[in-house]
Amino acid sequence: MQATSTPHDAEPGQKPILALLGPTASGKTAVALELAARFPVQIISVDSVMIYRQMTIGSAKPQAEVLAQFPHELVDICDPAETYSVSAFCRDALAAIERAEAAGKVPLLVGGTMMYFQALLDGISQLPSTDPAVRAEVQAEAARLGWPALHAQLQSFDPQAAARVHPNDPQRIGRAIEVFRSTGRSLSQWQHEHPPVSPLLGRAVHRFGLWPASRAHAREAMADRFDEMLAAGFVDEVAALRARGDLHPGMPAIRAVGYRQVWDYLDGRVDYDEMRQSAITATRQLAKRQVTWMRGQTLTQFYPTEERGALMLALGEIISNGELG
RNA sequence: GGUGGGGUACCCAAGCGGUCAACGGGAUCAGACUGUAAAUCUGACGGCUCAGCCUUCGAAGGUUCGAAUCCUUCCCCCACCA
Repeated sequence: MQATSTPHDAEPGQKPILALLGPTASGKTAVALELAARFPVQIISVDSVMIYRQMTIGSAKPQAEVLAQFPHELVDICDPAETYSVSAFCRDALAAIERAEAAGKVPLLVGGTMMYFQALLDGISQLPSTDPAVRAEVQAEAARLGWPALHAQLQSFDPQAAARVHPNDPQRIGRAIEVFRSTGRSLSQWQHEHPPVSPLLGRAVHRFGLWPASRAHAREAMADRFDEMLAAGFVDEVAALRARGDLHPGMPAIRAVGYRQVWDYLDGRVDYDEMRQSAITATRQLAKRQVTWMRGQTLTQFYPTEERGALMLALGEIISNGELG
């Protein structure tokens, strides 16, 4: 289980790309920063919330001074009112990798947004992007008829997708219908015609993961970190977002863990302690989903969160070897 | 001390003679995941030698073919009166 082992998809003799995934509050950032301090690596964030400006404390983004010293790609690239997407991520990540290599650095992808990781490393079908107008139309229709009715509709023109998507899953029913309405072809048809192809095909990608061996410790770390966020002025951060007036709880940015709960608190829907409790719980549930996703990652070498030192050695060795070759 | 309200599964909370192992929500556990993904959704959730059986609705008795649901006493909690 030493650092020199090579994942199946990592071709020897190529410049390495490093990937480090892990659930929230597992210490990914600390590892990345330490590596950046010692090696010529370029940190590329794989995080659907750190992309947003003005969302710093709650997203556990490194301090501005730290970012200045160790620049992160794909952090602060969107306004909270914007909607990002997996495909945008793949595009941006690819560009970031190229920039890093052009600058003679080893790309280090770090984050916990597993779907982004999967799309970048394992590929994703080429699909039409979302048309906001069509989305609004479908949403309105759902409000009128109910999602089960739209699921029935989906059944009529894309039975395959309907079979995969639960009648209670508004997000997926909506997307499948949007695709059909805006292109005239069903989601299943698109997927069939454009099988997933990794944007990084052929490149050596060394995948590592941080695995929370002790659930109790993980829980404690998550609770402590949220309290630190509160102490650092998280409520004020959310209050500032709220004061803009153009953001609302339905937007992806505001639905992020912590932000959503504090928003409710500022709305007076829950008291301070309830807010704190529900945010910590939501963090735990997020971590649970991330871990579930990681269980399926066969090409990844996992290290317990307590063994960051060993992980660091493994990563460092790959970087060194890569520099030689 | 008196009057009224209440004690239901890990928590909150319905039920108020049978169709109740007990509505619903939360937590928890497991899972899904193709352009919103820190999102969205699903399943399990008293116990077991599991198409059935066993033990539960503050405690103990009682009424009844049958009670979480009715009666009695007792123990706690809350409100008001004293």
